[in-house]
Amino acid sequence: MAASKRSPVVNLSRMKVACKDCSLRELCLPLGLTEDDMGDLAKIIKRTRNLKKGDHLYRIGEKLQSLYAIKSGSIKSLELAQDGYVQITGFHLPGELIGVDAISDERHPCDAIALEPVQVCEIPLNSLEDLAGKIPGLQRQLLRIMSKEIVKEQGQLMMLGKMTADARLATCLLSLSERFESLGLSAKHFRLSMSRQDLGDYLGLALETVSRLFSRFQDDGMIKVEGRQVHILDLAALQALAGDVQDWNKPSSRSAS
Amino acid sequence: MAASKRSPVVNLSRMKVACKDCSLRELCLPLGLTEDDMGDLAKIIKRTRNLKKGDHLYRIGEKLQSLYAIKSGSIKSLELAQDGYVQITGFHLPGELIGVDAISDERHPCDAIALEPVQVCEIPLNSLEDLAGKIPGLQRQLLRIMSKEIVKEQGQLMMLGKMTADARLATCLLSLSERFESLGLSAKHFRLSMSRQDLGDYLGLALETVSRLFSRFQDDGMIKVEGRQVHILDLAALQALAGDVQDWNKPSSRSAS
DNA sequence: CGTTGAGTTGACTGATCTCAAATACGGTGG
DNA sequence: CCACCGTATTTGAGATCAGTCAACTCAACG
Repeated sequence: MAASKRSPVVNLSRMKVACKDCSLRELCLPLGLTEDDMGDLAKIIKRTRNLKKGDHLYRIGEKLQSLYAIKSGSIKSLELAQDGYVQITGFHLPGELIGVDAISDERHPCDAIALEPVQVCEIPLNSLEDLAGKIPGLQRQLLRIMSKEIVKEQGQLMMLGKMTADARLATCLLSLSERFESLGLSAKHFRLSMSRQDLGDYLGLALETVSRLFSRFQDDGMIKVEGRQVHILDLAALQALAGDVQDWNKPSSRSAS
Repeated sequence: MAASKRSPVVNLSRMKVACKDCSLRELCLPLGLTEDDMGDLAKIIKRTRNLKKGDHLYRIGEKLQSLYAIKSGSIKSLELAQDGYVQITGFHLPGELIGVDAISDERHPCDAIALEPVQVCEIPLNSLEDLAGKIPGLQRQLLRIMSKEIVKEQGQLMMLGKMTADARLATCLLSLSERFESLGLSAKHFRLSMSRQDLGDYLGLALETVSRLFSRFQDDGMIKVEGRQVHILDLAALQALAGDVQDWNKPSSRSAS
């Protein structure tokens, strides 16, 4: 159902194969690549793969063949504890590269499941590594992407280790808002592709707690909730709840000791 | 006091500069490198840097200059929330590479502080990247290391998101035990370099909770605690508590779907 | 129009935190 | 080598945030 009213970003992506024509090019492996480099990159990329909601992109334990760049839709990565508990380690949106965590032992350490209809570009790892050996910019970009993934997870650790339930949800909503915005979608109004259960499994909370928080946030006038549709009404309040941290990514400089 | 009775691994490390002679070589950037490669690698590595307990290896926000390979001692990485809360994102032992999380935006996203006297090799990132462009094995190794870091943090997410307090501590103790063992130290008897507070900040628990758990584990006969000295008495019980997960790293194979 | 899964809401429970106090330890100066 | 001080650790008691169990609503679907 969602497929029919996707944003332009998503519609575009269906027909393009070459990276240099892809509207997401700057997001997958951006910067430092020349037109020629992009051409080489495009050559190693296999055809688009389509997933329905609930389909696995890969399963835990499977041998790593390729990394995937998400062209449209969203994906959750999750780990299963032996006792059946689920921990979602990330939600992945268009323009993001998924599967890098499998490089270390050449097996996927988690499941990746489509939250809605998804299109991905398949990038054989061997070819990518070969190419990275020839194109310094690509090599650096790969390292950057993985480093960023590490930083993102560190933030997640802070969230799970120290933040209250409401701060967690506020942080999560703000993060999604920013990411939607950088995809050219509305930062104030969006549709969540994940269930309350998924959010709970991501935030380390019970689904009932997530549901209650949505209700409370709405009662407090911070957001408007209609099922999975979310309107952000009071950004500042959300940021305050999330514990708006100054961030080192911003252009402003600083050094220490 | 600890410095005087360090293991051979640690004593060795003081006098070596060249990687191929370093007893930790297999741990820092192992595998797939020829003798010549090792020589090239050694050339770019700067002199050892020594830290006292409590010293910063780097601070949050500082510009990334180098990665560091730990030769001896241990280091904690931590993030600070605006409200003063601390989340320790990792404990780093000899043979580990630290600082890779700073590659993405060329600034360190966290503080790194010595938990005891520490020796590190400084590896200028630019030189390392250049070298990785020439040595495919090194490039792959870098990607592997970063990927492993991501996987490690995913496990940490599971811990913080879903595990009970006792499972968290058990998991942490087992992890340290394994890592000590792979350094050639005893897996059953070791000294923690971090305080109860540090453990709490790592595990997402109050220090009092950590302390109580140590007492309880001891009462249950699983471990013997003398301050920071820990003896593991009942490995199986600890593993059971930690929710001993079958792991995909082991040689045994499997595929799915 | 019944069945099913997602989401909401309420009542109660409990694991973990917070506050507080006692004790042990590590390091320092005499 | 010993006394002393500040910090780390242990332990207790009460408070609380979030989890669990359960009932109910709603929308989608056949």
